[in-house]
Amino acid sequence: MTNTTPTRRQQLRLDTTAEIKRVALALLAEGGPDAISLRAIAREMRMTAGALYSYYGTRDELITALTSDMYTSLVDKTEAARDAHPAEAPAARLLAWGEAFRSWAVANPAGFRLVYGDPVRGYKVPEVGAAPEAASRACAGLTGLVAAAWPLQDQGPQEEYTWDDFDPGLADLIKTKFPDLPPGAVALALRVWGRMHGLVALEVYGHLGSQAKDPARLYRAELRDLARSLGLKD
Amino acid sequence: MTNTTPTRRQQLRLDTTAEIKRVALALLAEGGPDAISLRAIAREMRMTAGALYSYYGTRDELITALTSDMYTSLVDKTEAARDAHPAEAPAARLLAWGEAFRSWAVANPAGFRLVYGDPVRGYKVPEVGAAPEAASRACAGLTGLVAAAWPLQDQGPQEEYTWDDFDPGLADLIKTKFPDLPPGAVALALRVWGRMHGLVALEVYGHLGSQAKDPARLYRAELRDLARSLGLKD
DNA sequence: TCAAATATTGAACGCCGTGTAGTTTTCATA
DNA sequence: TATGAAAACTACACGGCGTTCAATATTTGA
Repeated sequence: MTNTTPTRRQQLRLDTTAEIKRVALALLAEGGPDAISLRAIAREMRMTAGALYSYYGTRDELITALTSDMYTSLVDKTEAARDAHPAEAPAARLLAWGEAFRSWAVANPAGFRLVYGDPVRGYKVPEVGAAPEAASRACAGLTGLVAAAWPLQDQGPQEEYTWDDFDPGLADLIKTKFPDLPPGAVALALRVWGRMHGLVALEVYGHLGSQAKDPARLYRAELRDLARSLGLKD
Repeated sequence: MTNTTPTRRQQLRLDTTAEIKRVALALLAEGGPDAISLRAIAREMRMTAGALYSYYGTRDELITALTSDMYTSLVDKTEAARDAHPAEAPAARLLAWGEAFRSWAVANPAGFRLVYGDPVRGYKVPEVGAAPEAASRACAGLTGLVAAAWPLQDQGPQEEYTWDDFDPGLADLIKTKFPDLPPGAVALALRVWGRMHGLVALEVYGHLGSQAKDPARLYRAELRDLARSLGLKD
């Protein structure tokens, strides 16, 4: 209830909570998702596995927290890369976003799996929380990129979309952020998302690297083609 | 060594081996990837877990076998769908391939995860095996689709690719199957693969369904756009 | 029929997540 | 400063997991 500085006890608790995540991330990076076990974390911290239960109600809860962190870190990276280019260069912003997406994924394959894979059995994306927030940011960011290209859009015969075709929360977010954008732009943004996701997912899961020597080059070509097909000239 | 009909004992062994896979697939379909446990399979078959070790050297070996089966089943489906259309309708063949890909994935999400994602906790993808064969078939199939569009290709300034840019096995396969195709077509095929993969992966892992009400429609639009961008008219 | 080959068991080992009961530590207040 | 409650932590138990291995049961061929 109080907004004062945390007591020593609260501070220690926060520190320990953070350390658990830090250790879990280290285990994740070094041994893959399966290396995250409460017992391993406890061992590393010279605690008992049971003691962790006063910080996270369950292992899945911890992994959810990790996933949120990862997602936020990813979105931070992509948005920063995008915003390094001015609004007058929408193509560069799109390419930067995509390249940052892939770079992050390649640098943090385990994190990518946490976010876009299926880390926890029976884990349902919670209604509220940091992960959905990051997902919304990602979606909105992509829609922004598409919005910059929307006036130039000529994707053949336009399909007709309604706001009802999308999640209400997402629809509201887009409507407030981009009042002039029709719902079809959201559909296009989701497709763009898929297009950026595809090659990266294949690569992270080892299906691309065994076929092509330079996945980065393929991805760059795909991004350029995407920008071109959106009507953005570089 | 002998090519005669198997002895009764050999037959039983084959039957049991097949039954193990069948039970594992049932568990997979019904309880998700984590439901595949040797103990559960053994329980279902009224055996001991240890007894399974005379059929599969390890749990991962069994999962590898399952993955191969799944991959083969997927490729069978896509090729059949594609071949339902004549060579004179390359656009239809491409669309059919893609739609079959998504249909299979949506119908067998667990199988899709086995093949393209995080299969089972603790499972490490082996370096070589039967799965690569299915992967080659898939790649070759896609390259065939791209080959049909290659003469029409005008993807802006052509990038220069060498056969060295790809896995030697894949390169050889393509060179014998499509002697006139330049290596750049393989790069395009891989990109097409990624494009078809992206939305499906997002959907199977639940990231798309929470945002859009009708992922199938999005995917169809993406496929049409893909065909269009390849120069294929429907 | 009998011995060799094969199939299966059952118990063990060391992991794991998860509870619970009891013990130690910390800290605000009397 | 002493005290009692809250918080942190340990110890242990339970069941599940993959895996190994000696012992046993079953089938097979001679």
